Amino acid sequence: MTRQLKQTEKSPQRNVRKRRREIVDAAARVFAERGYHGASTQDIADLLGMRQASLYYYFDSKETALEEVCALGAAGFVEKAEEIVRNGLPAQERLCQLLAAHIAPLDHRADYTRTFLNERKWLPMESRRKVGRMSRRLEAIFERVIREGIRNGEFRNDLNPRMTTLALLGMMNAVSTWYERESIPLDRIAELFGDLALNGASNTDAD
Amino acid sequence: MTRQLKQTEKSPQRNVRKRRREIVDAAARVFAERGYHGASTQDIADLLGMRQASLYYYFDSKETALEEVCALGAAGFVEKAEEIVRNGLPAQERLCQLLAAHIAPLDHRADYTRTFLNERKWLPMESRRKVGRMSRRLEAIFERVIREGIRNGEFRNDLNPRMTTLALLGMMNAVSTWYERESIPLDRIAELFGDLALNGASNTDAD
DNA sequence: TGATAATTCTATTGCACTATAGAAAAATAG
DNA sequence: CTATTTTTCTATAGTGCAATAGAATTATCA
Repeated sequence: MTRQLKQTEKSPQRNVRKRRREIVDAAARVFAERGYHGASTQDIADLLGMRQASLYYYFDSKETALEEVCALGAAGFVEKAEEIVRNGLPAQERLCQLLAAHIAPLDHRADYTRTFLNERKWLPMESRRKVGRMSRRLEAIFERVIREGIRNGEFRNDLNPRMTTLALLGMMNAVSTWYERESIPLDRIAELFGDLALNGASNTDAD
Repeated sequence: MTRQLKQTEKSPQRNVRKRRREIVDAAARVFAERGYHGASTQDIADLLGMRQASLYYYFDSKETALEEVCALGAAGFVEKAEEIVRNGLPAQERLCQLLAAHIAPLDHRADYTRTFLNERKWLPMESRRKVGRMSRRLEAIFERVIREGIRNGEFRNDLNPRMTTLALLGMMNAVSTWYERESIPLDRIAELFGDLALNGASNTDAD
């Protein structure tokens, strides 16, 4: 009650973090499957074989859990994109890498990604804004690559960078909705979609 | 109780339908804004200035209202697409028309469209299947146009029709998430996205 | 081992929500 | 105007849910 520092500080802290993470994992899965409002804290507890009330030892509220899932779902997204945008490759190549990076998390963190994409709109004001800023940063990265590509002649100069960005992000975000049904690996999707984005569907050979 | 047909059949029936439609409109708006699980029947009633319990004179359940919103949100979608696919124009032109038709409902029925796209997954089994069949028909139409375009040389023969379909539908479906923020008319979006889909971002002029 | 702290449990509160029952009010018809 | 039907209302049952309180259990460590 007074000061129980020293030994009791490190070891339990680590276990708490580990358990917290297990709970967030379960929450991500439940939120991704049933939606935030459709999921109950009981669902999360069931998945872990623990009691509903026990969750509150680790989380203040269901909303807090959503915040954590979304934060983890968003983590690395922008960082990875900023890394790609600085790699000095041609704009075409960088754009393809951005597309690939955008769906890569679906491989090992699909629940987080889906929750982030579909449920972040239910976040409370403050964290929703934070997430919104991240989205805008990502969009800005896409737009920047597109503008650079236009400037150096790699891309058509009649492209609308904003609309192109929204088109490509929409295309990639949708992957989370069907890629578990369609048996096709993510890198193949990235390849096909990158090709489509760069070259379009039209045949330029003949005619 | 026995048979009160004749006069009492037509006039009230019509008013019931009208009121039902007003309620479905309100439901569509509320579902689109807060999601099916996040919306309450009270929210719907508030929008109409009526009591929550009065809704049940017109609907058996909240779920029934969702079914109706989704049905109306889906209506005309496939029909319009089938009409386009039969119009004998070049595949490129037909594809662009399909893209334009896909976002057209956002103009006058955004609430229905958004509910259909985002909330249909909460429909009960049966109606979810019905909606699923419609989606598959629409995808088949896209794929068919793409295959025809490949066959007659309008499209590249290394296109994957399935993946191209999913890419384009994803791109168009995403429009509903941002088009109210971005001040750009739908026909302009259709134009830009059609161009991107056909020709890609790359510059084929120089180099 | 015995004390202390960490974790999970049982039990419950209080609220929001869907849906039903039946009365009241409004509209319509004879 | 009265009777009948249609529509909306009040009141409430019943359920599920998030969250809290505090006891019981388990782990940690001297």
